[in-house]
Amino acid sequence: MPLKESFFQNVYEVVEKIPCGRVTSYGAIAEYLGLRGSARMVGWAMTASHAGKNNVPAHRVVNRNGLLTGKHHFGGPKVMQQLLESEGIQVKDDRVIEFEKMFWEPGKEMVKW
DNA sequence: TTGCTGACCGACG
DNA sequence: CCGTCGGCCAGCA
Repeated sequence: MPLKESFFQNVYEVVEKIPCGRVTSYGAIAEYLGLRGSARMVGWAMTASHAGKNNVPAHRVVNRNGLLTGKHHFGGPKVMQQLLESEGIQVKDDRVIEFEKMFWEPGKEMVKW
């Protein structure tokens, strides 16, 4: 198994593993990937992911404040919120309600091989 | 190679 | 509270 893919591929896999009804932050993913201070790369990877065909639930990824910063990149400012609400995540004022409780750390609930 | 950009984050004033 | 700056790394002209 290739451990070193393009860093987007790595991001995609992590994001796809986000459980339903959970959210995570760019910084958390970045840190998990070892990019710690470079959360920008994660967001950039998200942009690339939405551009092409993908099953990456980028709507489950928000910024550190739980704000839906990338909502405009879903083709509409309301798309992201609807997607989140569709999964049971309440969103108010572009922010995830009880974000702390919905927060999911990459690898935390993953099974150790 | 250089320079610019980016869905971020943290620090500073 | 708000604006600004630096850092971080990858892609592209």
